[in-house]
Amino acid sequence: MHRAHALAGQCLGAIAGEMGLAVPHNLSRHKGWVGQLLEQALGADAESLPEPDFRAIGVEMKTLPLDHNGKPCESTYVCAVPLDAGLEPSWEESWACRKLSRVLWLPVEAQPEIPLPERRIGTPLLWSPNDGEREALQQDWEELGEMIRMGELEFITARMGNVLQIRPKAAHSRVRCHSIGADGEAILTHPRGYYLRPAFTHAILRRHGLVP
Amino acid sequence: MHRAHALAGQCLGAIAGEMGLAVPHNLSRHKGWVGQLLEQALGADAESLPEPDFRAIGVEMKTLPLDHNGKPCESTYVCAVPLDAGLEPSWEESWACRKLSRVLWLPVEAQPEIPLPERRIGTPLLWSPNDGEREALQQDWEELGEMIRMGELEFITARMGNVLQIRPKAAHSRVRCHSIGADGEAILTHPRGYYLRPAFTHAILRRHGLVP
DNA sequence: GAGGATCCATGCGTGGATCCTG
DNA sequence: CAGGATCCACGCATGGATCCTC
Repeated sequence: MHRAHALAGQCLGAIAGEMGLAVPHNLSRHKGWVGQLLEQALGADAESLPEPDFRAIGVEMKTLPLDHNGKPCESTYVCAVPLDAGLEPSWEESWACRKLSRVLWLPVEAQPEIPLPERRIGTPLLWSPNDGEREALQQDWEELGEMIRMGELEFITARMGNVLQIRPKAAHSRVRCHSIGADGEAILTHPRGYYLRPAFTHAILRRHGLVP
Repeated sequence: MHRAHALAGQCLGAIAGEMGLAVPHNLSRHKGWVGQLLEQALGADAESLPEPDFRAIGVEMKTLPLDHNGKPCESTYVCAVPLDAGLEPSWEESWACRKLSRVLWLPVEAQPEIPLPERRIGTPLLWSPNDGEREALQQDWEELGEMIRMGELEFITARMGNVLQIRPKAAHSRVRCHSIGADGEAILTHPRGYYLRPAFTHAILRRHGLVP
């Protein structure tokens, strides 16, 4: 948290410069660049491993791109939706729950009109879900999981879920993975991920007084 | 086979040249180059996939580096040794057996004193194991598999097996993978592969009159 | 001579996310 | 606006094998 607070107010160009890294011209071909820069700046030790970013303290770091009103302008990827194995037994044991149990949010300016190097980091927030947030997440997770168990995966759209949604997550739409159909047969489908809706992350920031 | 016979007598430099590929100075940093060149030259369609090289006809292609006497100077990699899952039920259903059921052998000159571009391809051989070969393979496979089932994986050395042996197969010796120990507990061990001894592949070539 | 160690290519999955139309 | 599509990095596994010391 000390290191995270030290980043607050700094702009991406300055941070990258101190680390000897070049800033890409835009994010369209480097969508994960900001997240990877800040993970490295904070000394995350599990980059690209299926582990919390900061292993010893069980903390996930996530950037939160904010628009001019301080509202997250994108959803937040949580984890892949497990489609093959028998489904996860409970919310508490789910991959999504574990990912979201302790998150270090790093707000980052994301107005398109601000050049990437000049975008600033906001006040960091080490967050765990409160009771209401946990209930909302769990309810969405259970409803979506029930559909998957019923073999209704193909009918799930991003419109479902109040705070947690399921959307495609792949290099492109031709990618397929194995899953289980309604009759228990093997089927090919699109890889999907769980995402937090912007309204949900916005509410988190508001609850902690970090944005209007 | 028509295409394979057309390669016989040609040297690697000519084949690479026709394909517009550069010949590396030596193989030490390009150990698989000859195999990949010839797969491409023959139109294999499953490069780097866990499938037979020629999917439609179920054929594996393998180069066989020969010394000045026409004896294979290296062992032949077959497949990875499955260490995690429950072991394979039978030789007939094993990965190794399926890999070896139809192999297109391409002998290649491998004397170090011949520059890589000048090394020639020999007569191709489309081979399936005869009864004796099958029995020898199966016996080794069953003995090695029994040791793995007994949790004696760490005691297996490359000295075991008359025709089929188990040796390390990894980027380097620090690589570890998950396996099952003697008491059924999860352990970390080195990834290993099945290999055919040179004496075995030598006998195949001799049986078909391709080498002295 | 051969057992143990190593090297490159490529597909796939996870982890980091944002892009881009209707 | 946001659902569906897409982009890069990297670890790991498989597939192609040969290297390099005892």
